Amino acid sequence: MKNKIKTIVETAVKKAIQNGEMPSPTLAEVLIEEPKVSAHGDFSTNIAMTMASLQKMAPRKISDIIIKNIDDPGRLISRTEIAGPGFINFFITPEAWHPVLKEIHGLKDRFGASSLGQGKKVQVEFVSANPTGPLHVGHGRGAAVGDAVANILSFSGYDVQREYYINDSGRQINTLGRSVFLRVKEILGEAVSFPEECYQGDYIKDLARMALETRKADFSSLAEADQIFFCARFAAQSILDGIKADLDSFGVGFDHWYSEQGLFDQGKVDAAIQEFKENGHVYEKEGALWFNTSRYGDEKDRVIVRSNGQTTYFASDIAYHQEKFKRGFDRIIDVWGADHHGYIQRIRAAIEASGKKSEQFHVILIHLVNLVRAGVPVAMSTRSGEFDALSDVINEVGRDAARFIFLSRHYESPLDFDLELAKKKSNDNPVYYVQYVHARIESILKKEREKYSEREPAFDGKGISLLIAAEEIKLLKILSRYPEAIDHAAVHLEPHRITYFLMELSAAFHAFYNAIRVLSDDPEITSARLYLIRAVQQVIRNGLTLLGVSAPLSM
RNA sequence: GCGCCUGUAGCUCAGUUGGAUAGAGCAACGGACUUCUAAUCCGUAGGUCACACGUUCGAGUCGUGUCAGGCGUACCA
Repeated sequence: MKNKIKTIVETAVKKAIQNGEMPSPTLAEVLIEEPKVSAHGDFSTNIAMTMASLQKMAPRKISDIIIKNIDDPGRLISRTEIAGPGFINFFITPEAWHPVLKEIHGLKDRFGASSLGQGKKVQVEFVSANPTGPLHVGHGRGAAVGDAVANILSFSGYDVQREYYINDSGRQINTLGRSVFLRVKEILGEAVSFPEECYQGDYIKDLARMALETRKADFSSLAEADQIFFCARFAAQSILDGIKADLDSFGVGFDHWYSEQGLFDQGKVDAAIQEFKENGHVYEKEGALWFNTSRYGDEKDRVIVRSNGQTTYFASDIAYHQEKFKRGFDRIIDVWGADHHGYIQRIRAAIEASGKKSEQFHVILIHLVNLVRAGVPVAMSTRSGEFDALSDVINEVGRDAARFIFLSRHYESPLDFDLELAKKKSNDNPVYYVQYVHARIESILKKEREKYSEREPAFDGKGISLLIAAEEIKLLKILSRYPEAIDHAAVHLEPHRITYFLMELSAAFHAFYNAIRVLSDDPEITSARLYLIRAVQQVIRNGLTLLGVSAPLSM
């Protein structure tokens, strides 16, 4: 609808210029917006103001000329007015909103899809938690956002791949191995001092028991280094299995799991370093190898090979991001915790030094999640670190509530996750507010099937035109905005826009439900309203699906 | 010190690439179920958009500075 109005205005402007009613032939971009107050119409444009200086005419005069030149063959506009400094307000006829229903019924679960991405290959890398401990709520937020962003981009015409990068190499894995190894020795009755830098959680003791169980026969006969190595491999693998299980129960899947160790095994890290050497991006200082990131806007240069000969995490990340582009992606999206924001500049530097454009790389920073219970912060145990485990939260509040709440804020806003509120089955809890619409509609449809017939409500132009109540028109207006909401969510990579859209649509439906009865003795209006609520149900389901939340048939 | 993020109603937050009178939910107060699910709806009240300048027809939105909070500033990951 918005685009139709835009075309009408553009045509009118061109016509006015042709007629010589406006002196300058230069066109300004036409911006159509939806006024906040309904007294200002369904749409308005500021075109007269933006053209005022160009045309050297008063804005209201320009508005006057444009309105005179408007052609409206589809009879969409019931009236126009000039308001304020020169806005043109458009009031749409009720009938003009009806066709959106046919569109929704025609496209079904593809309603809102677009070709925005033109089939470009995009990779969304998210979660990527180190396999050194279980996922916590912060990872959950990243998982919900990453998954939803991937869904939205895919729905908007991108060719999307979801990837999890496994940090299964380097010091932290050694530390993990040593932590488990020490707990094994404890189990075997040896007195050990457990260092501060080792992983403290109780899950380490569980892993130690399991590790010992698997190698009971010959564990003691191994050399200490081999024992640690075994513990590291065993622990990393079983933690990773746990992470996969958690993600699975959260409904999050990946197309690809990419191993950091694999980068080393295939010589990709060395190759990247070699390439940077040849291209003069690195230099030696104090025995270490430095990458000249400050040339690309970083505050200082960064080490990629330490003086002891070991590569840094940054080195594998350079190789990894080069590899992403080599695999043919046009766009790379990384979802990180906000505490890694200092890392963005140097990765960007690496990408530019590798000959790619920094616009091809985007980082979504997920801000902190504070777990609270009825408003009181949940004390995080420094000892076990397990009180904020994602699996506990999912078990307690359910997957749908957790996902919806994670997506109910902009991800750059800190989130208070209230366990009590998430469990509440009331209007305090937005997820049920939206799901309830879907279930409520299903309940009406069920009633209709039982009471009347098995036939589907058919499209009936005559019946549709009976939908003229304010609550019905309101629903139609919101429904027609859905594709635009998806577009914005895709362009800005912001799933919460869909969450808010669904809340607004749900509010309008509940208001409609309370004001207007769907099933009545009048078959024509009943059919039209069934047609309307099925469309609402479809859009609710579409939106929830993009967010990774289920759409229940009954509640 | 420097960098990034945040600051909007009592609370939690939206605010569509700068638009007209800044919105929603919760909490508060007053109403609505013999009718398709009250997990709902309707109404009332609530604001110096942290602060100050600037850019322009027009600023919650853009720029500069100040204040407050969070995070980051390793040859850690």
